[in-house]
Amino acid sequence: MSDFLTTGLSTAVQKKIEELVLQGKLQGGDKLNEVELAEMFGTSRGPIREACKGLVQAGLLTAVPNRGVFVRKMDVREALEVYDIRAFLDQLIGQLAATHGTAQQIRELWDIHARLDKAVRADDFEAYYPENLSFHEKLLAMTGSERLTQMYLALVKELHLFRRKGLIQQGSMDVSNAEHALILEAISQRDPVKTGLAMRNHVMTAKQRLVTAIELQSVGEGLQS
Amino acid sequence: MSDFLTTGLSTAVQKKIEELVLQGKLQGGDKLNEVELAEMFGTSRGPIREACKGLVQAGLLTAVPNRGVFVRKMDVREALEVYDIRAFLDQLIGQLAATHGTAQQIRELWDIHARLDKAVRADDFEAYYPENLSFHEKLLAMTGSERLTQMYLALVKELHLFRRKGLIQQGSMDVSNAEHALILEAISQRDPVKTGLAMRNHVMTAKQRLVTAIELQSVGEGLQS
DNA sequence: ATCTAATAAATTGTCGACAATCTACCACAG
DNA sequence: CTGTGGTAGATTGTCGACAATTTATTAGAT
Repeated sequence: MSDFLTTGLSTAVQKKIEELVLQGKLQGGDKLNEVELAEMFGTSRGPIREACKGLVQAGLLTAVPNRGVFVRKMDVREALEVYDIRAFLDQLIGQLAATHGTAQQIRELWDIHARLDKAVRADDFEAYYPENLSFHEKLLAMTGSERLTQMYLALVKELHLFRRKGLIQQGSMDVSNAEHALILEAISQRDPVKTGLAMRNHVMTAKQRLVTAIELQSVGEGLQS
Repeated sequence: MSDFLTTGLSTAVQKKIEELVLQGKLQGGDKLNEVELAEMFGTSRGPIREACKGLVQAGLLTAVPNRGVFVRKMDVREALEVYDIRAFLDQLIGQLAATHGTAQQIRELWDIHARLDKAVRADDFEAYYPENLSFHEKLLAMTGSERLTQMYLALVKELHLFRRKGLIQQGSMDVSNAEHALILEAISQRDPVKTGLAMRNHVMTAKQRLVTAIELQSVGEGLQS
């Protein structure tokens, strides 16, 4: 609740609730109780309702008239749809990054890639994960497009709603970082088209990994029942 | 205010305010007065504030703490950024439409295209405009992707904020509909890649027309001053 | 006359209370 | 025992009022 001065109370509350959702403390389908949240944050229900309205618009919550707001439930189908969208936005990100990125920024990407490679060799996912985020955030910064950045981050948040993260995260740090290398190579050559395609491919393979992981899990469940 | 029963008062108000913005009755930079709007819609300020919060999240308004909400101002740079994003989303739309569209839907696209062609030959923009919207909405429906549809429509709305619509609309119905023909050809062949590229190209040429129109206008203004 | 400071008006931010609606529980008939 | 109806409790929806902040106005000094 620190940035309450700069952005207003309802926005601060909105971020807090968003955190709860992204951390999974509020799971898909859970109902949000206004008075409960109001007491939790020490405010009245007004700002809580405004915050929820914002999160509904952002796609993290869903509202049912006269019944309240719920954490959005994302099924496999929707998750795959989001992956497709992300893939094409990433293609654009790649094109713009290769066009507008500075030499300094490209160097920093190589640095991150080196750290990622180190994590891969150590098979250290805990180290890999944050660096991977840095990699993609850096690319976003290189686009210079405010709107694209906002939209992309919103999609990433949305994917957190798909709670079988084990499926998403598990696997193939080595493959993933090999794809990073291809992206970096293309961007270093200042080839927007090649960079874009490498980025899109990067997401599509991640999507494909998810699909196969889900199929495997389904088979497993099928055997159990 | 008819769907107040189904979606709640604040949502109905949100749509009303959105209309005001999209119709240009509220122009970029205009300040929204809460009590004024409350009286206009016959409600208290609570629902108004919630509606505004939603529209801020949607990108149509901007909020300044303790000073109120304003209609978002979109400059040329931002408009071009949105065009880029739209182009890549359209590519995805094309791929999905070519993959999942039914034969019936494709026939309906050809029907719309025929009416567009008629409007072109009559040089009748008033007839062209709504049919053009239908064409793209039909393609959206063919994707079967809820999220993509929502995201795309949000971008289209956002572009309405760029108030020099004359620049956007004017021009080249014939070129535009020739591109539609290419899209339809590809989609009839059930070629997702080709369809996607045709769609992306369709948006990028529109963007290019906007760029040249702006340059022309700038030159004109330069001579006047 | 212009700039600054103080004050008044207007506007936003927040809250508590009441009305409308939904949910859970219990009594009762079949 | 099961299903139905009704009542009590809980929750959302809306409102009007007050506090905090900004904006406009006015008075005064240079």
